[in-house]
Amino acid sequence: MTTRSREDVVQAAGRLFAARGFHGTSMRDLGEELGLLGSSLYSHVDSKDQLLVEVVGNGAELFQGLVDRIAASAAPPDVKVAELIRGHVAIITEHQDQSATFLNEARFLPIDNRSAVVAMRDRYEATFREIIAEGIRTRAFRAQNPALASILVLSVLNALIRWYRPSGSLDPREIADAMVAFAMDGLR
Amino acid sequence: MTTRSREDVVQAAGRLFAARGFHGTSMRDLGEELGLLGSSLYSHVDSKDQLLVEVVGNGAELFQGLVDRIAASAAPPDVKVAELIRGHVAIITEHQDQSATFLNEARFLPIDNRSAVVAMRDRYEATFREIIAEGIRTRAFRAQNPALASILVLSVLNALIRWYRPSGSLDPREIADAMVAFAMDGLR
DNA sequence: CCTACCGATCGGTAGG
DNA sequence: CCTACCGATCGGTAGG
Repeated sequence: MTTRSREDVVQAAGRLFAARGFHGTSMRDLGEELGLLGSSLYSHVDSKDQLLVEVVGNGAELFQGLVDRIAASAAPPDVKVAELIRGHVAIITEHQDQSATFLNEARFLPIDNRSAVVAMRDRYEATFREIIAEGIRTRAFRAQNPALASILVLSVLNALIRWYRPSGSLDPREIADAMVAFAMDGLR
Repeated sequence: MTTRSREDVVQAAGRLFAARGFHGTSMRDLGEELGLLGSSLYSHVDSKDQLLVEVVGNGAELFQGLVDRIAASAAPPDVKVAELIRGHVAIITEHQDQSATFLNEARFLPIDNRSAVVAMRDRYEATFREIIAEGIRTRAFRAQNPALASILVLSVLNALIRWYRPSGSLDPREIADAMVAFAMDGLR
């Protein structure tokens, strides 16, 4: 291995933050993961906090992109919900480290950056809620409480980061199918 | 406040581990929470690890007790699932700190203690799975995959620790009702 | 439960 | 990217 790029450092940080938590990872651990000393990381980044901001930010952008795409769609609510679920499963299964860090470590962000992530998460959930509310109006769904229904569906989706393993018996496609069916049964 | 009991220390540890994570909590933080010095805690406990073992163990026992109770019941599968859901919601809403530490910090347990908790968690999920499999045999449920179905229901249940706030608009009873309905729709 | 510490480790810097 | 550090903080102990 030659010299490392800033990208390599951020990626390795995501790996360790996901596996051991932000506070359970030292800059020396991260250096070791990359085959260099902890102090050498400071030629790539300004601080440990900055690494967390970057990894969480990258995770947030993935979900942000999905919700933007769905919000712009003209599809009926049940199709939108299914697309949101499939997209969410794809993000978590294809970007496990960033997803885990985004979902589990965002609370350790410096306050100035935390509010932006909270706002983004709120917007994500609000989009979900509005699509469900729209489905209730068009009578595609019979759920009475859109806020609660969106939380329950998001619970199933976000919990995936806790149990998904690429080596497991279910591939992302099967998982997404099952979640779409489960959510539709709960909403319809 | 007079002198603190060992119980007080364990309880405060649960509070801080839940709020800041095990690695985000120092013994000095914990001392401050109790109005004494970090070093004074060692007259109550042997190590920081011991506190984690105790808090996670207390959390594990709560869920263990629930699963034992349901496993001994002769009720039909759909009733058992509903009881499991209501019990699970009760534990999380009534013992937030222990539940959060059990669910989020068990991975930081010393290896010797970790395996016992993993085994207990596996048993909890296995019970869930068997009840669902039983319901499929008696044709109370139509889900095809008991392993997947139990994971999805448990996802909804465990995610509660992430969003439940006693000051929120939904009380535990309403939450449990909604989760029972959601799970039954997904299974039936 | 405090005083007074200990060695180890932390995030981070200066200079090359 | 390493050498050689820095002050701060960590978990923990001896003795009272």
